[in-house]
Amino acid sequence: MELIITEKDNAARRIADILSGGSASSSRQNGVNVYKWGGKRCIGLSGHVVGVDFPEEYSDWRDVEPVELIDAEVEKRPTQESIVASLRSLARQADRVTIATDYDREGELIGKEAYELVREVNDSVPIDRVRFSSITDNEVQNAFSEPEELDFDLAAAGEARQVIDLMWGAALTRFLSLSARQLGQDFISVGRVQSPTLKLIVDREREIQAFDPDTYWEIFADLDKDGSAFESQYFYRDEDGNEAERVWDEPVAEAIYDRIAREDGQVTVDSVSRRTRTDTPPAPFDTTQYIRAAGSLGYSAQRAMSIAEDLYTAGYMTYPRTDNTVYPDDLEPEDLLDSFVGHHTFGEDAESLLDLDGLEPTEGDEETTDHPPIHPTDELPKRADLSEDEWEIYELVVRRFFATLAEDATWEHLKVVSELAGAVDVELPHETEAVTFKANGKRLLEAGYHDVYPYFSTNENYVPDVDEGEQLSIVDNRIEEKETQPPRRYGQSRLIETMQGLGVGTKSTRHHTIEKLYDRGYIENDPPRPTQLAMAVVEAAEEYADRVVSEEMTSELEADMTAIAEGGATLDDVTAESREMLERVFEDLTDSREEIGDHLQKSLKADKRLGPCPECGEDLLLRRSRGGSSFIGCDGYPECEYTLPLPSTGKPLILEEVCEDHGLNHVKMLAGRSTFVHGCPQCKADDAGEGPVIGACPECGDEHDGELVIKQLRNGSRLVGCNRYPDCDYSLPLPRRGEIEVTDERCDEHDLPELLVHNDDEPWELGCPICNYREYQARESDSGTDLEALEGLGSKTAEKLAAAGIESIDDLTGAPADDVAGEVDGVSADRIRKWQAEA
DNA sequence: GCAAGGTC
Repeated sequence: MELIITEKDNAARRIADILSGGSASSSRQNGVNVYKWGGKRCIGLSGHVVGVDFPEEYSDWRDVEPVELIDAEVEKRPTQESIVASLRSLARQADRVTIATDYDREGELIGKEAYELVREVNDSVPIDRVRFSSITDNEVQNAFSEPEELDFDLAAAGEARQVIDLMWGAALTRFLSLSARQLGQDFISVGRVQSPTLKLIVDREREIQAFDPDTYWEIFADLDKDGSAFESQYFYRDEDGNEAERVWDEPVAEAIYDRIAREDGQVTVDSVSRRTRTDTPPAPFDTTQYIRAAGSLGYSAQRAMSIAEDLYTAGYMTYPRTDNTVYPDDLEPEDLLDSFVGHHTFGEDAESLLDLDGLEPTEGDEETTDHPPIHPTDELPKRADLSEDEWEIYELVVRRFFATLAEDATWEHLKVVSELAGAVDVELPHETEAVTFKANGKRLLEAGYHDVYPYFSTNENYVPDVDEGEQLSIVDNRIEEKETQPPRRYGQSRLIETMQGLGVGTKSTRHHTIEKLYDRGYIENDPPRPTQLAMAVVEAAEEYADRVVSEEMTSELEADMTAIAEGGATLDDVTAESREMLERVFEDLTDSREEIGDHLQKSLKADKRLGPCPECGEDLLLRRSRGGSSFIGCDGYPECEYTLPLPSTGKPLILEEVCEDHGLNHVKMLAGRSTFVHGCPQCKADDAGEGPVIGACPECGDEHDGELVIKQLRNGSRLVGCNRYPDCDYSLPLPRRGEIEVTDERCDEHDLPELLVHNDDEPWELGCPICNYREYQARESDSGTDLEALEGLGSKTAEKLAAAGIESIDDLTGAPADDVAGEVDGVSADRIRKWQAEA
């Protein structure tokens, strides 16, 4: 039997299809797809199925000095048990193995990992390697007809990266975390990619903080041409002869303005220049440019990638992780366009492109061998198959593909320069004696690719045709005082573009790195803003381990990897040198442990500080309860027990705005689409407490006149409860989210008002709180869908399970995990095993 | 509980 190993299931399926001429059948073993035809089997890995780590005895952070990790050995261990098990069992029976992982460095390493797993169980089987730059009939057939050898040097280059990243990352992360006593979930991380990325953000923030604005003035005159006005701006030539509009000196600006405003002035048109500019269509999408385009539609980098992955898995577009910006030779644009002809949304545009004489797609600068640029496939989704967001992204990808085949756009630029007529008696910021104005107009002559790709602005700016020497009157004028602005913070997509430019991270990881910085408490908000902790981590690293916050660590590593791949260096040379560097870092670091730890701890506290405690004057801090919910507590605890509640939805973010009454920072609750500003937590707490009486307490109303009120608890949750609490503890639950409105309608049965909940935009009727609670109890008692309580089992997975008839925990645990996985599409046996254990 | 790189 011949065994073919690919990097992912999707590639396995397509390669099996090509090699078998469509006759391959698939079966599931251990929850892993195996494709089978003739005497062949094809299995897809899931990227790396083994990972590097230190031996077990290094795993307790407190028992091991971080510096010891530098010389610790590095082991490889399977991380995807069921795939490794399937691979081993197939490898035992194989008399020939072909490795067909992606054609890039990491693919070579993944291939070598597969090679070693095969060798563990079968020491004689011949193992080949095939390389192809796209999964098409021709390329794949050719590659398999001339198999090559695995490139162990190239794989070793990747292994060097793994060892160095682990050694530096783990040793420094543990050092900083231990120094600040931040163990458990709140550790302080450092790494070759995340730290230089963080430094980009921190450096920008430093520039913003150090920025000292300058004031300047801009002067405008509206000129009349045949009854309609167009705007013209005062300008002059600076010392370098460049056009400048900003006047930096107030008296000068005022003088110029006064001169213009003094009487109903006239200007003489000095020059009219016209030029046409071609505006070429954009290059095909690589991951970064795709993220940027999706970003301008309002998608975060993470969200954009997640939607792209779903569309790829569904077969509607190509692989979303690519650096390639040149379509491969085998892509036939006409054929692909043909599949859009007749489509309700894209048909007309596809036809208009097919009508052009000859289609010459645009190209970017980067041409790689692993995947094509992102483009739609010839399988078109029905609109109803996609969510709104998915459709919007799909349309973007289709239209970008169209744009790369479309024609240039043409703009006409018109520049009119005019001079104030009459004597000039004011001081000008330049030598010449005229007060000059310019107006820049632009008009889209040929829309070209903009017709099929409406995502770029095609705003025109109207400036009329005028003749040189023509006199125009000034119909209005303005002087505007402005300030120079600090540089802008990086948005997520700018950050990813900058990382790509520096060669930091990869197409598959850059968006994860940014997400990681959020998770570690280094950045907040969007565009991301660094926390005090981030500032302190970058400062500490700059002082003691400059290498790890510098993008040069990556470029030097790249050079070393190239040397290993080309045989000029060995893995041992490169890692040994890196070990020595890290040892020198630790020589300085160890003496400063306390100082670094103190600084980190102070910064951590500063990130959580809201203002003074009204009871004892210490700091009020953002805290987390053991259950994971947030509240505000006093730094003086346990002497001072003052607390304030926070809403239970979302993650709190401390805003810069400070409450005038209480001196506390305002708080915003981040919860995706239902994000809202909570405001000053003290004001909120004062306003909250007990709401209006809504009726008599059914428990003690007759006897003690107990009344039901709506209460807000300190932990942010709400309920309907008796005002005689704690003597009477009658209570009814209320939803955690949304504003509650008490309506005038009353329930006949319980004599309580009907409640309305305002959530996002649509209010929903909760009704009488007692009826509501009864219904809830009834639903709970006969509902079998308890699956979503399981860790990591969301509604999408529940749908997949339900499709296979698994609707409750009992169904899920009713059969061995492998059998269950065999019946369910897209859920691995490993995940099912985990849930079974949890249940 | 550490990194970064694959992939889901």
